Amino acid sequence: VEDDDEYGPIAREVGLFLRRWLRTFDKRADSSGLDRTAYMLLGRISTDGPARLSRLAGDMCVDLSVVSRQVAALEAAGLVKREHDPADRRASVITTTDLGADYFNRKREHFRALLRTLLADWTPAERAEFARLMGRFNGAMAAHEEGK
Amino acid sequence: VEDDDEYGPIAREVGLFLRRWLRTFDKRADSSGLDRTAYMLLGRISTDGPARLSRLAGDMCVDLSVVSRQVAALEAAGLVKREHDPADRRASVITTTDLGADYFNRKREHFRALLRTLLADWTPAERAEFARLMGRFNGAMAAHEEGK
DNA sequence: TAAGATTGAGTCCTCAATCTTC
DNA sequence: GAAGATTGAGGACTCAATCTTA
Repeated sequence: VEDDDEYGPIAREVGLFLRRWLRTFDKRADSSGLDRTAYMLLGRISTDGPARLSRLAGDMCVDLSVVSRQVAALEAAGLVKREHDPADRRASVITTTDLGADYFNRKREHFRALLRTLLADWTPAERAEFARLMGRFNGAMAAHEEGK
Repeated sequence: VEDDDEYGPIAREVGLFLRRWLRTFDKRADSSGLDRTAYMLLGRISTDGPARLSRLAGDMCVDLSVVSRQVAALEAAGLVKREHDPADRRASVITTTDLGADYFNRKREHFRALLRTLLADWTPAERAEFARLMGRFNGAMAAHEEGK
């Protein structure tokens, strides 16, 4: 029970982090009518390029059904367009429209501004270390999911 | 756009962290019939002692309506008991039962074991630094919420 | 009037079932 | 049969409305 001292704080802070993050960033749809999940999916498509839905689901680490509904919403809003893959008629390839790219860039600025405010008194080394440890944690969880 | 290099990875890793964490730990109810949220609320009551619902909601950083439903579920399962506050007839005070304490201790062991596996190749210094930075991030988000 | 608590409506996610195409 | 994708059911959370008591 000795290393409870080591893992206890991690468990507690992570739990709080999840709930606080969702409360801070997961605000209801803005005037544009789109929410956090739509923004994040649009970001994936904008930065990493077009992809089919199953690929997006894997990259975003969510269920395919979620991506299916999100893409339908983004498509209805005119932010992405869907093109049928001529080589595989089961699949669709999703691409951002110009409107979608503009929308994402505006949203990203608001997001980054909030992040800069929150981490204003951190040193660059701390910010880099936070991203690095977070990345290692993600890698460990991914490996655990594979190995299961 | 220069510090996109600094905040971009943070945004990306945190987004992935949230989704992966939920997939890894937010499994559907086990044989006991209770899920992650019930476990976390029970942990709060077990470790920090009895409290009324509004206090629990504040500590857990979720809406009061969520805690209200969670407490009702835990009470139905016999893991917590509710006592009316004699000094304030609006409020109830929630306490864990012996059954609830046992349940939480068993669950915590499973949780800690998974955490130990995931972070097995981290140094103690890295684990401590991760918890510390996470705590600072939480503090920054809490301050931002207050100041709004 | 404000605080403690409950309930109903709407949204996002997971899981399971289904359909189409490889 | 397996992979890409869609749809329906159920759970958890947010928000708003409501009720009771301080």
